[in-house]
Amino acid sequence: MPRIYYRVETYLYVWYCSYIMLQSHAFIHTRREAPKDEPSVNAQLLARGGYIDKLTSGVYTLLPLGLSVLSNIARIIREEMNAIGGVELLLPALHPKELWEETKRWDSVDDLYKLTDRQQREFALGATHEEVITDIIRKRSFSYKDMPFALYQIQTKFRDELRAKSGLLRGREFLMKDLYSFHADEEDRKKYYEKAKKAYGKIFKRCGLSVVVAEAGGGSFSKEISHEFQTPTEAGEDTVIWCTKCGFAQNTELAQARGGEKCPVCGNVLAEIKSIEVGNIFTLGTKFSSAMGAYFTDRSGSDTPMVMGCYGIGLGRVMGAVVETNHDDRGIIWPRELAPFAVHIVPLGGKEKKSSARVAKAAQVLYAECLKNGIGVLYDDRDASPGQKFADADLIGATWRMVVSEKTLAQKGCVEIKRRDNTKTKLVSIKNVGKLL
RNA sequence: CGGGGUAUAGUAUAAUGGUAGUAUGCACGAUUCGGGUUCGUGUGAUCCCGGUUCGAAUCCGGGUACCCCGACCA
Repeated sequence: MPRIYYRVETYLYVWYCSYIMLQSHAFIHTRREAPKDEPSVNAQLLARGGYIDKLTSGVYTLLPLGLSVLSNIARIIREEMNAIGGVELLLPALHPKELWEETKRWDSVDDLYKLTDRQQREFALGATHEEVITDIIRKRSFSYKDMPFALYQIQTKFRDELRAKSGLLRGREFLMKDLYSFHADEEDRKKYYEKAKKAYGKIFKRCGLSVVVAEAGGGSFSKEISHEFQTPTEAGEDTVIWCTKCGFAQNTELAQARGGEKCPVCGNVLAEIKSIEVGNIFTLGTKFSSAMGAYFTDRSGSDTPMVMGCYGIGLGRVMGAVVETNHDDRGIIWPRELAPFAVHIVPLGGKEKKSSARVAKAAQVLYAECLKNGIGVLYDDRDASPGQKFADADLIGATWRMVVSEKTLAQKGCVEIKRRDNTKTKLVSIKNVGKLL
């Protein structure tokens, strides 16, 4: 096997397209056993697959594979947020105390990380960004003609959780997409709210998550109903009642009825399920705009506080929820759009046989074929046994596994392809692989 | 913060108060090549501080970290 050829290829392509990778250079370190301090399925499989590494309780490194999946989630979110007119920006994580005092939240938000600098100035690490975004708005002038608009970011949130747990499901530091919408009146805000709700539905569908849209209380912001996007799974720490017939759902804090009772909408029997809250949307009303002075000039020329909405998705939590609901005993089964690689090429054969040279050559052609078609590929160039390669492929969970071996080549120069979520294998000629995908 | 548990090589685990062992990983040499091949060699550990003892991974005290249940989660 012309190893030097691979190295050159690695550097050439990796610099330009990070999604094309030789496994020996991809910093993928799988492990046979789960760390003993990770009881949750998502953390175990992600750690074993080489996706994450725990630094301390509730704080995780996203290793290259993990970053790849997270970037895919971020890409989907960006596309759907842009589609409803969201404009991306990036707010600071370090917030001055004064800002949080304006809304009286410096003392009332319990999980705010607070710190003091060398000049005794006090700061918070952003647990949420209503104050910061509203500050930006109030410093600028807006006409009713500018309304509505929506800004979002994907940023690290810090929350001093009393108890972090369940791997990526409840961390102290995590990435969140938060979108804030600004409206001239409540009616417009409601219209946008429904748009956002639909966009959220698309996002979770593309992420391979089934969600129940549950009504919830408005929390400290509002008396109005908010909505939580809940992924049903035993691994969840929330409980919702859910009507499988009409779709009505409420979290149990809000719900009058319980599981087994009748749906207040259609009369069907309600289910009570455990779930993970992967996203939520709620109104802010004029709470922040009034408190901080975020106004626009209405038609009559008078200053009017903007009506605001807020829409959040925890990206790490989405990733954890996907693993909780998409795996088997061998590893993660990524939904197509989230997989770090579409194709995992697995050549089989010893390194110094004539046959294995043929295998390597065919695998390279397959690799090139994938590149040509813009397909993200992981190429297992390691000198490892078939069993080890298969085990790692299952653990990593790329969408397609493509095995090249003497056996497959004997069948008219074919490769064996198999989807990670399926046990069936199929022989396909290398030329047709690009077309097939 | 209340309650419970755990802490030994990179990882997972053994060890009556008396030589810290095994597997895996990693390195080297062979071997094998469709489900974590096999063999050999090497590498590498008792969370921290103190106490008891001739002697502590082991017993005691105090820390620290991690996990679980609860409270918290706008």
